Amino acid sequence: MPRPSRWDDVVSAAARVFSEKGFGGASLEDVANEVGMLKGSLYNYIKSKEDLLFAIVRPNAEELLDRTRKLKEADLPASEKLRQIAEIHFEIIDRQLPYVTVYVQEIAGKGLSPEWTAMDREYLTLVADVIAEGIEEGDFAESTDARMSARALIGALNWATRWYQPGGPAQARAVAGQLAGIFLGGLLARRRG
Amino acid sequence: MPRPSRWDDVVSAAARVFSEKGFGGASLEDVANEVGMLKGSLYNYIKSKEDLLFAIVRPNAEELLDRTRKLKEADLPASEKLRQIAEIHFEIIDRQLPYVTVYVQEIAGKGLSPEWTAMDREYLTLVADVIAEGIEEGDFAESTDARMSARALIGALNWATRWYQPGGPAQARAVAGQLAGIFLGGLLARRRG
Amino acid sequence: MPRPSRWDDVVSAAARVFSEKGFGGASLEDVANEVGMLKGSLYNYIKSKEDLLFAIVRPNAEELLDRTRKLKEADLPASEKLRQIAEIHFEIIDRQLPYVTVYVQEIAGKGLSPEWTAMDREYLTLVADVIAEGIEEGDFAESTDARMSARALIGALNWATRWYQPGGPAQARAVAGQLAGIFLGGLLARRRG
Amino acid sequence: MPRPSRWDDVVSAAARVFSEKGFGGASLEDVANEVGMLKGSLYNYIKSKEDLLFAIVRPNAEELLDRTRKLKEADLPASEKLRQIAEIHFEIIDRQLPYVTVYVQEIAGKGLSPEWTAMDREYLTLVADVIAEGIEEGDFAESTDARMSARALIGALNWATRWYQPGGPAQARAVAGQLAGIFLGGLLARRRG
DNA sequence: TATGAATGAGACTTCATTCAT
DNA sequence: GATGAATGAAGTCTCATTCAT
Repeated sequence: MPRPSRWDDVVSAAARVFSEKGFGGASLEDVANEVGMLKGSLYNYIKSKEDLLFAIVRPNAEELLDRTRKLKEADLPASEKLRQIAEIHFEIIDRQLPYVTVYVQEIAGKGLSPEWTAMDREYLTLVADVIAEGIEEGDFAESTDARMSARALIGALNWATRWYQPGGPAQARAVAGQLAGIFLGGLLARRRG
Repeated sequence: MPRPSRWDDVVSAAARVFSEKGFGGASLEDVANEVGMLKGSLYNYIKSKEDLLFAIVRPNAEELLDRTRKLKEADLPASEKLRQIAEIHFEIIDRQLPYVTVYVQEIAGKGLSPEWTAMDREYLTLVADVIAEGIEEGDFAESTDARMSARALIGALNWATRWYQPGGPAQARAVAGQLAGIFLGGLLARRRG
Repeated sequence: MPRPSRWDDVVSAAARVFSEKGFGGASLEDVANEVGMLKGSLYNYIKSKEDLLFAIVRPNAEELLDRTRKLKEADLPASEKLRQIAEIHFEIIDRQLPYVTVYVQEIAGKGLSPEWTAMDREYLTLVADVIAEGIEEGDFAESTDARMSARALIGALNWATRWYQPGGPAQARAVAGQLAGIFLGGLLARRRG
Repeated sequence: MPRPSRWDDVVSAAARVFSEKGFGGASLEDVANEVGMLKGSLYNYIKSKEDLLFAIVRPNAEELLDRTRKLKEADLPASEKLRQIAEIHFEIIDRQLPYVTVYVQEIAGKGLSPEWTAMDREYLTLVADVIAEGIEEGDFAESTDARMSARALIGALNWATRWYQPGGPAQARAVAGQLAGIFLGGLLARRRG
């Protein structure tokens, strides 16, 4: 799919603009200004505003899904997989905050279209499966509700788009580690554990 | 302040409409239709569309803050307080889902105005303080980052607006209990703990 | 024509409001606020917004016309009549500035309705007749164009609504005297005249 | 600054419409109809309705000011300058009646913004200065109040927007001459003067 | 590819007016 | 007489989209 030369400019400008003003609050003129062209010219690149929204979000959503799919198949203990789920999620947030913000704000969990519903569901299932593995393997407590735990984790990760400020891979990994730690170990002190 | 008679109708209709279509995506005509009046008539009740947004959200936000403030002062162990934080949050989500959805989607963590920034910050601080108490009292692990843990918990709770389906107080309490359990005990099995 | 008790309040409030914001720029709610009642209540006094405009303006326009009619019939030299025309005009401006402002701004010379066109024309004719008298009597220069001179004088007087600040009868008389002096004697110095 | 192609159409249509119906009484739809486009399309040319008002009026106001400024500096007797002030004013009225009507009706002497207040004041001062010159040079009577005379003259000239019907430069000059004559010589016959 | 202009629908908001109480 | 509420039309302005150049 050979894209016109300034395709990337358009998409990244739109990501910035949509993440700042929201999809509904931003106009295509805002986007065009950010790229440095007139709004009419945008239609050389897109077919509609919604198109642009999906174009922003799809590559990152697919990357997240791909990497998580592979991780699930990896030969690692569930707790390590969970840690890496957080790391992948945060690595993308750190590197692509505007894109992810748009995804979280406008699409995730909203059932906009079958395609996105399916993506949401797959990601939820992947995370829940990892947790279920952990339970089966005896690493995670038997009483754990895998699906709800997955939702809690995903919520905590997505919510980071409202407070996290990108600081590079190392920082992203650190924060992800802390969050994973909370979900794995809980807040309670382990007395003589 | 005595409100005109259909004030409550207006607010609840707006909450439903905004939570379904989003604040930006919903028109005042949508709201008016839901109440059963003409869009011009809405202006007997509100001064602007934004006004209506805040009117929807403020009472619930204040209830959450009030109850959490009181809880913080209560004479209970931190772990019990944390559990009740989740219960309060979920009780309001269960009872007022459209309102909370609007709040989470349109306001929380967005820094729209000093007033809302302050509310967000106070809630975060309240939750973080409870966690800090738990650390001081030795109930929670020393290594815990109170502020980040609070953010994780709040994110997990707010994210529920995208998946939770109200089912009455008992269900709300059950779900809250499970989430609190995850944050307190973690996913890991406690061997001989 | 027995008027309801607060008729005068309504009219004077409207005069103030219309003269500040203009007829088009002012809303009946503005007027109602100024009186201290609700806008619906105004309709106990008026039949329409335009009604109110005319009610504001008519008594003063009639007073001006009446007094000028009588003056024209008086047994005085034309130059003295001209002086008194200015005095009457300014006395009303001084005493009723908001009303006159509304008249000048919204009605005078605009041909809104036959009634007002007739009033405008009568006033113009009265002033022009006085000037014509002066020409006939040899007091005013033969070359004078009575109608145009009348228009110049009326313009200068009406324009005062944009700069004059009421200061009581004495001041009004003084200013009127100066303006009349300009129209009578002109600016040129009378060398050995 | 290269203007879009139909900029002049828009401005002249707006001038016509505003001068007929008043700024407040005219809608942008009226203007758009007059140009032959849809009301939304106007916003390719203007940023707001007020913008359009100022765009109509500014060039003419500036022309009047510029020419009057230069005139003041000219090496002519004050009486001749005064005559030319009237001629300039009337030449613009004759050529641009709708524009000037809008200015007189909506802006002059109303203190809408510092910019217009300053323009009004400068014009008043220019005229008053010319009169003051005449007094100093002994051409005008010592008793003359320069500022008030200027106001009278400006009022008489502006008022012409309510009665003058354009008839070309020659007629404009003739009318201006008569008005100037009134202000210079006064109405009184000069007996053996 | 980019531009400038136009379109047309629809948004928020105002407001004169009416009316039951 | 006054009130609170509703009406419905109209107004200003925005914006996704189209299209000739």
